[in-house]
Amino acid sequence: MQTALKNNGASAVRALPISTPEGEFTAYYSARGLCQLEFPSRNGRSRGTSPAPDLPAALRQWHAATTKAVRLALEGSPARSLPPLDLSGGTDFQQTVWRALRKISPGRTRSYTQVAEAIGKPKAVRAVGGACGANPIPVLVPCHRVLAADQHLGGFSAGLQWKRTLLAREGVRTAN
DNA sequence: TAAGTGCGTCGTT
DNA sequence: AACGACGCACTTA
Repeated sequence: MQTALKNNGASAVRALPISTPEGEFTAYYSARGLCQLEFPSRNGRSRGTSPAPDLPAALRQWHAATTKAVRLALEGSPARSLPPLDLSGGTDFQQTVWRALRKISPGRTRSYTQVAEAIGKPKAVRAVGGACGANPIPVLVPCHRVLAADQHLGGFSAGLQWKRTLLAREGVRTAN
């Protein structure tokens, strides 16, 4: 299974690798832009995606931007430019949450409650957690900057170690 | 202080 | 109807 094509409902999705000091991430692109980012697999082995030689110019450009942004993020620096993000896979509520997450700048954190308030649904705290967990583009859509109200880490779908690492690179100290 | 229980709340499955 | 990447009040150790 080394095809770089996936089927995401109606449109084809292409997978491309991103090598970093932390391992190989995988970026998935729809016709609309970056639609998913996966952390390196546990053993760090390559997933079998190969750098396709015949990429459309737009896609190459998107992937270059993603690659740079991911590498910068791992150093704790904000990206200067991002590819278009295709967040259309989420529900309206999730997309609203993800938009709010993008407003949290590097080195800053918010609580789940603060995010809920920011989107005008102060009681939907737990649902915000759910939306964070469903974030298809971690790192670039910085769900790792959302902590529990007591400044503890809360959860992270890719594993708390990643959340700790990402925050540490941004200079954020956490309670656990 | 730290750790555990119960419950309100709401979007998702 | 059941389940969370929550948060708060309230026990217990």
